[in-house]
Amino acid sequence: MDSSCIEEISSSTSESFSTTTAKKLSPPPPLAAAFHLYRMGSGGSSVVLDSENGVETESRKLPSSKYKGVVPQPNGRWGAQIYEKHQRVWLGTFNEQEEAARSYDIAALRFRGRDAVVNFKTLLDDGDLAFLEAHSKAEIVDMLRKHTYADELEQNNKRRLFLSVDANGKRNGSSSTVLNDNVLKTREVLFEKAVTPSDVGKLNRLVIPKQHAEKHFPLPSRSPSVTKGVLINFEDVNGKVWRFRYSYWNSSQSYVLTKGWSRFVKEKHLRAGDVVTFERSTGLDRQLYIDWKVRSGPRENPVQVVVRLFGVDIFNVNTVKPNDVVAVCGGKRSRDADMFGIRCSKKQTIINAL
DNA sequence: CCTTGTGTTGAG
DNA sequence: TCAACACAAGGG
Repeated sequence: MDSSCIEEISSSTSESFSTTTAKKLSPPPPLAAAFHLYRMGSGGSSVVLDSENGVETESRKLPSSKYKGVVPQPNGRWGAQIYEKHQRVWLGTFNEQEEAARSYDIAALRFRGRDAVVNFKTLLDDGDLAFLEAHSKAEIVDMLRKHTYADELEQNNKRRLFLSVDANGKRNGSSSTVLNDNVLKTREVLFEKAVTPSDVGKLNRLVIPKQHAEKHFPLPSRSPSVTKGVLINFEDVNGKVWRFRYSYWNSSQSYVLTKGWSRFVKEKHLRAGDVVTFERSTGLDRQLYIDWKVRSGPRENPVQVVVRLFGVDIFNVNTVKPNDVVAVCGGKRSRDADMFGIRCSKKQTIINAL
């Protein structure tokens, strides 16, 4: 239903883009000037040449932008536009090319998805995507035209931090769904890793298996992101947000979570063998989550174990084999002392048993 | 009056 | 789909 919204903005007249009328209305092009028309594009009374300072050159040629979706304006400013269904959607005018380019990028992401070709390959912040997905194309376009996108996004993120607490207060034993207000938000497990001794040791870093790293946390290749890494936010069971630096270590050819990781290890009292789970909301927001589970194995008191697949109970087992990957919600070891007494049921959930 | 952004075209 | 170009509609 949001796809139709855009029409309201680009052209009030509904489905009428009759090609016939288009032909009829075409005004007589100024073919008077038989000068050279180079460049791509059309029309163009480009009177070739251009004396550096354009002192008195008749050339009205407007400087083109190197950015996609950005077009020059007569007054020196820049316009941003994107095409959709044979129609142009105007994204507004801006003082700087980069500003217009950025606006185009945002629109492109909203219109064409995360894989859209954009001007600036900045890593899509999870909050960014969530925001885009949560608004209609028309709303995004409106914000861009009014230059209020940044503010709206910021306010949205603040709001989300508070709501997340309630969301978790509603959590039940399932690790795949969480009820937030009236919206059922589902989350998918991206991957899990049984932490190694070094992951919880003095190296202060967690190695993310390359396979998973490249699939779920693609790092903008080539850009400075490779060297400096990026900051990624993860929300834990208590609604607490953990921000880790994520980067690639050439020396070891591995992807790692560095800054911030040691604090997580310490606060959660992670021990080698414990399993860390990375999840992501599949709903409108693309919020990332991190959770941990006590290492599976002997010595745990016998507890009811429910094997689940996509949130559906598959079968129950009473024992957990050594190499099973187990997700424990409300394990023995105490979770944060600052948590609000939130405790999952006594049962444990196996996510990827077998 | 000046700026916005639509009409429209030719190239890719 | 896209940008170039012209210019009418808009807003002050």
